[in-house]
Amino acid sequence: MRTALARKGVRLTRQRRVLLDIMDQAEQHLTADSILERAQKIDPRVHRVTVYRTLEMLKSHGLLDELDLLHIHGHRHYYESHGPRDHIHVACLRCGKVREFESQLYEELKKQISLDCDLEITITRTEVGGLCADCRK
Amino acid sequence: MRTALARKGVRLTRQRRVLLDIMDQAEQHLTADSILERAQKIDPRVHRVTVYRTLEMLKSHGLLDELDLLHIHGHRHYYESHGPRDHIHVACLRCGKVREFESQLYEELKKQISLDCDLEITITRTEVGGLCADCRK
DNA sequence: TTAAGTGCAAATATTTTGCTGTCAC
DNA sequence: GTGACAGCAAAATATTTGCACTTAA
Repeated sequence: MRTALARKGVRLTRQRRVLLDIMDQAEQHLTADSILERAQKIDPRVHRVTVYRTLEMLKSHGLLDELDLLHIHGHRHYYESHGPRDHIHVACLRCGKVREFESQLYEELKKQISLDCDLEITITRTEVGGLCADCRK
Repeated sequence: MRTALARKGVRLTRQRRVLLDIMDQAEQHLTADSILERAQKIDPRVHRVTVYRTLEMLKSHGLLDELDLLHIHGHRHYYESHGPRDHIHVACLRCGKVREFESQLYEELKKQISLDCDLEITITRTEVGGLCADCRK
């Protein structure tokens, strides 16, 4: 993400370095709160407000996706860095497990939307909820 | 929605009657706040808490969908009654216009997810954002 | 040097909860 | 009659803003 930001002329501060590393290395979806927590373990001087402002900045540059995972766990938001390919979030509403899913069909659907609605697509978000095999037993 | 609720043994109160009518007749996506506003025009005794509790109840019965429309306008949520068919919300990030889109491809995608992830799907939500033709000019 | 970025405190927005009284069935 | 529901006040949660100070480029 660093190089992408540098190209856009965004200043790389100490705080942003910490936050970018966290987002790049995240192995799961993080909330603003858990991002702050991780950041403060690395550098206690990172402020909560800076987390919000940085997330907002990354979102506006399309480097970060914001999810709410169908509000399984209340109304908080989750963040993940925007990888090269879009994926769908598939969640079990009972156990809360979330899985990522990619599909050629999804790519085609987006193409269809873009053509039919005459829209130049910049963000997409698909979240699917239901009962997983284990929870149906 | 009334008959659907009666079948489930949910009590029909004065307040719920008002709220159900509003949701049934809504020609657009409403926020909790605008639902309250409309309700109080009909019956000023409807309380904000009741709006939240009723929305929650309708959601849990699958009669209502909750959207956030990609947070175009901050972090509020939008509600719409769940029609017979799923649709995708397509929004322009500049002018804020939201359009609904149905597609056979979407139905196939859901089928694929259900099979591949072994998930019994109960909710789906797809939101697509970009620049519409007018805003690209 | 200087404009962009940060920290702090406080405000704002949104939703939830405990408790008591009320009403649909 | 009674258990589900509503109203109220207050708490909890989540996010944003104004302003003065700091720092990357």
